[in-house]
Amino acid sequence: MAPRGSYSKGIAKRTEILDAALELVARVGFRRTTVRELADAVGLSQSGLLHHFGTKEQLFTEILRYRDEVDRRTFAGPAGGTGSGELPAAIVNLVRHNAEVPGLVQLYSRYSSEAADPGHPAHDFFRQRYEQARGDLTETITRLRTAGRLPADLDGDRLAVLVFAMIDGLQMQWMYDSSIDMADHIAFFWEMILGAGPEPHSRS
Amino acid sequence: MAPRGSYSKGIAKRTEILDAALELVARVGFRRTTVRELADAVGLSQSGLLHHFGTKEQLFTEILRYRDEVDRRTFAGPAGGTGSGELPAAIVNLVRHNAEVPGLVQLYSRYSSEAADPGHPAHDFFRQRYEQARGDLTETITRLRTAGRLPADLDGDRLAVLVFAMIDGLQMQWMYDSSIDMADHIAFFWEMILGAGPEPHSRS
DNA sequence: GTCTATACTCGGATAGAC
DNA sequence: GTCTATCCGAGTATAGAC
Repeated sequence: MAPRGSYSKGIAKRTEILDAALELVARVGFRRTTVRELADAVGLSQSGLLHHFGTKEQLFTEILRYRDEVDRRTFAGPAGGTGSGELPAAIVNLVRHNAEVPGLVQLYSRYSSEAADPGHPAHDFFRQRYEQARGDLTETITRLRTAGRLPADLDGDRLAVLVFAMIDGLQMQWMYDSSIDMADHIAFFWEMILGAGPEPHSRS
Repeated sequence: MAPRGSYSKGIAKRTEILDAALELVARVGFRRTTVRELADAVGLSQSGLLHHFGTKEQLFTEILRYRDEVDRRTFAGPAGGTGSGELPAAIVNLVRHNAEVPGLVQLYSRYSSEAADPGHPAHDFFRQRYEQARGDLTETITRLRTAGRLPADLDGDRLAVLVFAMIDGLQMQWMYDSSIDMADHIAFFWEMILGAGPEPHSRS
């Protein structure tokens, strides 16, 4: 169970690569995100990098998976939500953060639309990701409904679909017009639905 | 003004190509939509096809522009709306139609995320397209508000952004799970906002 | 206008030395 | 584990004949 020897070293290197990849992509965008460029950025040759991940598709899938993991730690934990773990506010915070890392938004957008093809190696990753995200949100909506903060007859499944659709779609428009404030629009949506919205700011 | 001679023939050929392209893409998806495949489908060689459009990017941009044109004729005209030209219902009908042409949805999704890079030849096309669409919808929202069907203090600009975000985002989730009924979710959204929704069915 | 043929570029994969 | 070197395929663009 406890990683040791060359095994733990492999894991460490992998994480180091993924960290560097996140930083690079966030800065330079998807355009320059080829295996070669990524290899250069982490100080490896192309084949040296691919040694750790196999194929380009696997590498990029891991980058996105790792990003989710980091984001989850940051925004779903005690520092991210409103303290009571309210998902709506956590989502607004996450979206606000995304506006700071345009390259990652681009990568996510491009890769998710490419992987929409059922034959794509990352297809299952995204399918499961959406399923999980919707499931989690539906659960939270049920909680809010029970607490009387949402209409009793509201369809939680449908609402969950809409929320994630909005996040993806806002990113698209934002990439074409960065003056669009994504977090602001999400908050606006919650206001329309909830009446009085949750407080989106958890710090400052 | 009246096209004649080789000029009108060129236009006719162009339209013929675009019609065939729409049909092909709708059927086989983006995966097989390379310049060569497209050329085969319309009975031309690759260079014969590119003769009419210049580059691959210009060709695909024209395909999407032509698609918009066809859709506008179909869904913004007297047969598409509710008769009173209500945009919300027209949108629901358009989205319902999109579910019938998965290949075109895939093409649109992939191409719009690729062109999000400011250096992409189709970047301006999509930027203007979003701007125009939002402008049109904002106008309609103002009309609805004046007619008392929307709250007087509703922010039309923000709502317009959200509606198109939802359309794009729903397509994404639908590509990963075709059991998601896009039109149904759009109608659900209007219901939450409008209270009683407009009738989405204009025929049948 | 359209064809055939070819050249060129890019990017991912692989072999084998160290 | 990492490198260098090579290969290979996909896909676009172009040259030149008809």
